[in-house]
Amino acid sequence: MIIYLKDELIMEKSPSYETILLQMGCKSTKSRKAIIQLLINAEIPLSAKEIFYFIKESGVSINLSTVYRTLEIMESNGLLDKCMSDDRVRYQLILEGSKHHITCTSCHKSIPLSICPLKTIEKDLVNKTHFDIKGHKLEVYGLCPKCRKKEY
Amino acid sequence: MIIYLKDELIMEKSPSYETILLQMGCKSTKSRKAIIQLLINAEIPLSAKEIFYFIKESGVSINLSTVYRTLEIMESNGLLDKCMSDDRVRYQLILEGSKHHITCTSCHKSIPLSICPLKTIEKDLVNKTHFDIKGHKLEVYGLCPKCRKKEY
DNA sequence: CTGTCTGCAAAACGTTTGCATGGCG
DNA sequence: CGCCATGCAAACGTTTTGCAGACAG
Repeated sequence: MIIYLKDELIMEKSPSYETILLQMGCKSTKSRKAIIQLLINAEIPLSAKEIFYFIKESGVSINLSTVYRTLEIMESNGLLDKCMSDDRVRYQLILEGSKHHITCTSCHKSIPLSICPLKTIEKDLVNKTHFDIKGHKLEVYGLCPKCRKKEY
Repeated sequence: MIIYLKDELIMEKSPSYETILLQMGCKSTKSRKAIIQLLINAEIPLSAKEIFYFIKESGVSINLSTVYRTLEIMESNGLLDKCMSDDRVRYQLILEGSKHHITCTSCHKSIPLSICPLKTIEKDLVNKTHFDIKGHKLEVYGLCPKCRKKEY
C-alpha cells in the first residue's frame, strides 16, 4: 500500500465495502463481500477467474457464476472498469476522484494517480470537435522500480 | 472523413495497405488486404465478427479464423489496439503519430487526436513514481455532434 | 416470510488449433 | 516449387442462463 501524503500526483484512496455495496443497491452476502474486498485490496486488474480462485483459496466458498453476476452489477453501476489488460479481460475498481492509473507492464501493479492532464485541454477539445464530452480514460504504462531492477 | 488542415488538435492520417503489410512482414493476400483496408477506413473500433461480416457482405469470401489470425499478427506487431469498447473486444488501427482518440459513446465513431496531454506531466510523473514509462493511452468519450442532436 | 442471491449444470458464445488444400513469391 | 496462408471443423476457454434451494432483510 503506497501512500504519499501531501503529494498531488500519487494517491491511494480506499473506499469501504459498505460504501460500494450501497452504491450497488443490493443485499450483503459473503460472496459479494469477498469480491468487493478483493477488488479494493488488489493492486492489479483481475480477471473473473483470478477473482474466483483468489477467494476460493482464501477459504471462502464461491461460484464463478456469482463472480460474473457481481462484476456485472458493479460495472453497470459505474463502479468497475472492464478493460483489456495483459491481453485478457480484467476488472479494476474505479476509485472515486482517481480515474487514472500508472501500471507496470511486468508485474501489473497499478497505482492510481490524482492528476488529470485532460483538464487543461478539455475546453479546447470541445471547441474543435463539438463533442459533448462525458468522460475520459488515461492509462500510463511502464516498468515499476522493482521490475526495472529485475531487467538489470 | 474529417480533415482539419492546420489544426493541431484533430488529425486524420491514413496509412496505406502496403505500409502496414510491410510492417507485418508477411505475404499479401486478398483476405489480409480486405481486413487492413477495412480497419484503415473504419471510423469505429470493430470486433472480429464485425470485420468478418463487413468483408463477407462486400462480396469478398473470408473465414473467421483468418480474421483472428490476421488481427493477431497486427496486434503483435504493435499496429493494432485491442480494447474493450461498448462492452466488447474490439480492434482499432494505431495510427502513426496519433495514439489518442475521441470516441462517440452512441455511434462509436472515433476521431484521432494529434495532441498529447501527457507530455506536460511525464517528467513529473517519472520523478514521483520512479517508473520507467514506456507508453500511455488516452481515450476521451462523449457524444458527437450528430448524436447530440438525436438526443434533443 | 418474501424476494433476492447462490450453486449447479448446461448452453451459448468467442477464440484457438490441427490438418489438408490452395496460392503467393 | 516450396512455404506460407486459408478454410473447415473440432476443441477449447469464457461467459451466460434457467432453475431449485438457500439466505438476507
